Amino acid sequence: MSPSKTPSSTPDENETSVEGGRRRATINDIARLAGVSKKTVSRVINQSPFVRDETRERIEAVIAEWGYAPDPQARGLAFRRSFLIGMIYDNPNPQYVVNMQLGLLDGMRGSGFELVVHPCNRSSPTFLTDIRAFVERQKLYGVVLPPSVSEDERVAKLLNEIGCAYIRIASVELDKPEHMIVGHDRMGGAQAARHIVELGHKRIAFISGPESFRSSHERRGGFEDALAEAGLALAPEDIVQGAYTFESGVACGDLLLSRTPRPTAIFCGNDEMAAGVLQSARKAGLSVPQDLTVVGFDDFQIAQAVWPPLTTIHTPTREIGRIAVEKLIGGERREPRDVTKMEPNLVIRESSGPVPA
Amino acid sequence: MSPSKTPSSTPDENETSVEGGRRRATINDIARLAGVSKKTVSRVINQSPFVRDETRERIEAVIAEWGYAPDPQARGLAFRRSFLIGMIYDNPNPQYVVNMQLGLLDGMRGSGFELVVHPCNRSSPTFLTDIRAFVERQKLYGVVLPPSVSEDERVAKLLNEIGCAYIRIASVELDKPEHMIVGHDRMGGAQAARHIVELGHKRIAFISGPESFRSSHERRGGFEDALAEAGLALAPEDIVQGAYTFESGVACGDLLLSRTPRPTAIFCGNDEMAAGVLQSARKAGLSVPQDLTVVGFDDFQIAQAVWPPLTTIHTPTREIGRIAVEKLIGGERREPRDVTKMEPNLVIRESSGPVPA
DNA sequence: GGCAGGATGGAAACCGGTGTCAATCATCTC
DNA sequence: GAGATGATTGACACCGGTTTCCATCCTGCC
Repeated sequence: MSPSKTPSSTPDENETSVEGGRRRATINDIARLAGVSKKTVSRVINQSPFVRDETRERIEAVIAEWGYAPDPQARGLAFRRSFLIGMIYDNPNPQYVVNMQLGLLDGMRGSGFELVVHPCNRSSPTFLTDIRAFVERQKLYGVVLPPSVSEDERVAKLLNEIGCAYIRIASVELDKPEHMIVGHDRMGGAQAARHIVELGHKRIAFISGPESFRSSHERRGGFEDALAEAGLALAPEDIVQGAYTFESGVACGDLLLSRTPRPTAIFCGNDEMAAGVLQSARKAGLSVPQDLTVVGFDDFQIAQAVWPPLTTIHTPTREIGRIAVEKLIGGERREPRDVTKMEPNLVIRESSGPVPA
Repeated sequence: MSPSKTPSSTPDENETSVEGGRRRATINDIARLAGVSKKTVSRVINQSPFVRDETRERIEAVIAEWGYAPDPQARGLAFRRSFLIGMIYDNPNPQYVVNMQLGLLDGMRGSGFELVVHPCNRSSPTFLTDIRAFVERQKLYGVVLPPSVSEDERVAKLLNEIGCAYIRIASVELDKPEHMIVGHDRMGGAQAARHIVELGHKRIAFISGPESFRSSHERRGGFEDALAEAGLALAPEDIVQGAYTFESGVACGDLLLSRTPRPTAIFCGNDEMAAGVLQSARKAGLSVPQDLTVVGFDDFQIAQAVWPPLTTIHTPTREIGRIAVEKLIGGERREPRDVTKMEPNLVIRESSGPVPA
């Protein structure tokens, strides 16, 4: 059940290194060397104001000389809290996951925190139990929730109960500002709509992401609103539901392109599905963008790896991650502010063009 | 520098939960409830044989009833080692990174260990210092090194010095068996070659990954060896160097397809570059596989998201990750064995076909 | 029945930090 | 110059486990 054995592979003994012999310094060592009590060293480490400058400098010198860094486990034990940030997610897109991780790491660089990843399955019967065990056992300092876990009120409630700080990254405001970062998918949808309208398209279709993702609704909502501003509207049959996957994009594309008359522009809930539509169009003998305009969402790697490269909505995922962690660990050094909003923006590539003659 | 503030956002106080009041049980609670000393409870947790069955059962019952789990920090402090596994990597491919993470998590599910991710940059001046600080501060239980960090002897040496267990995942045997998992890229290269030869191709080209990746050399080596068995050889100009990226695939494709006579088959060091070649072929007005056969390597998501879907070499990344962690934490319950080898295998899709008439 | 020796259980120290609270020190006030 | 006041500092317990060392309890054996 729990870790119980000593590690199997012990390192070479034959290769004694110069450094190897020097034991890691402890707070007691530093205290002795600086001629103070360990409590005072602790004060310096924790930036307590109640230390005379002269004393502080002396201790800091010793710390620097010995390259001392406090043991996070011991510190955590005393603090009743670890210095680990959890990322709990179920987003299936590798590009999103990696970008988010990089963003989180950006935000905690040099802070002494570490990132522990925890993929999960929202439909598992042990979903909440697993999260609870994870957070409580590791005494996580805080948790970042990207979509769609972020949209699960059970998770937010659980974390509130446990008393674990968290940040939800979502399309809309779901919680108190200090717990949220809003990605503003709605605005992205609107940007896509305006681009397509400007190109002169009238017969426009939309491939939605799964119902279970809030972003699906927001992207669609923003798209429809902006269309309405231009005096256009999506008929119900112009909206088909995909699953944010490549395959679903192909299927939805097949469906839409078999219609008569067929749409001249398709806005897809994400790039994966847009790539699927490109493939569907190819099968149908259509050229993009001459016969069909395709617009994606996310601007992940795949957007540039397909042909033609996708016009899409860029979402600053990594940046969002960075800011999320900063909110989590930065604490009171930032003044309270509104919900943090990160705006997407349109990237025009080659998959969109004027309406065919 | 180091975490020093209390968390900024405190959870709601107004929503008192039923569960919230019940303090987490400690080893002392369990000992008291079971009527034994905490040392005996500790023995049960650590599976010591020196506990009478009756006593053990009683203690286990109390543990189960209270859902007790020992505090990893306290335990780690006493063990002088944490229960964290580090993944130190510099592989730029999100699909690889995510698959590897999932594999590692598969292998540690239910073990009480957690995964801490640590991307790095091999050419950074603080590369080794960073790793050392990470491993030593967190007192990592073990580290998994995927390519190309796995191929860096400085890292292996450092970890040996520190005395941290590690597993290297690489194309070839670089270390003692217990420290290695070999991906056998050479075999994959050979499989690609045999497939291409069977289709009747003679004018064959190869796009290599970057020099700095061992897998580049192995994939190429296996490919050339199997070609040689069929009496074929790659001329130096048929080998061009890419960078494992989509863009480099486009560039290398442009170069190769502008030749006269041009190759009828191109084997690419990975799927990304193969996708790039597909795009290059499209620009050149060539149909795949009618005019050109393209074979990739890895079988990541992109292989199925492009058109036509790529014939490629599937590498069991997730499985490799699982086994790596099991070696790391499974320890002495596994008998010493040879270097673990994970074999790739050919997946035939639609990007390969018989040589054009 | 007495004794050697293995099986069990417990007290106390320790891992490396932090919280509490009292003691010490330097000024300041009158 | 004495007491007051607030800034500094340190002694000691504690976080939740493990290890060391020793006491006790059974056994089997003679």
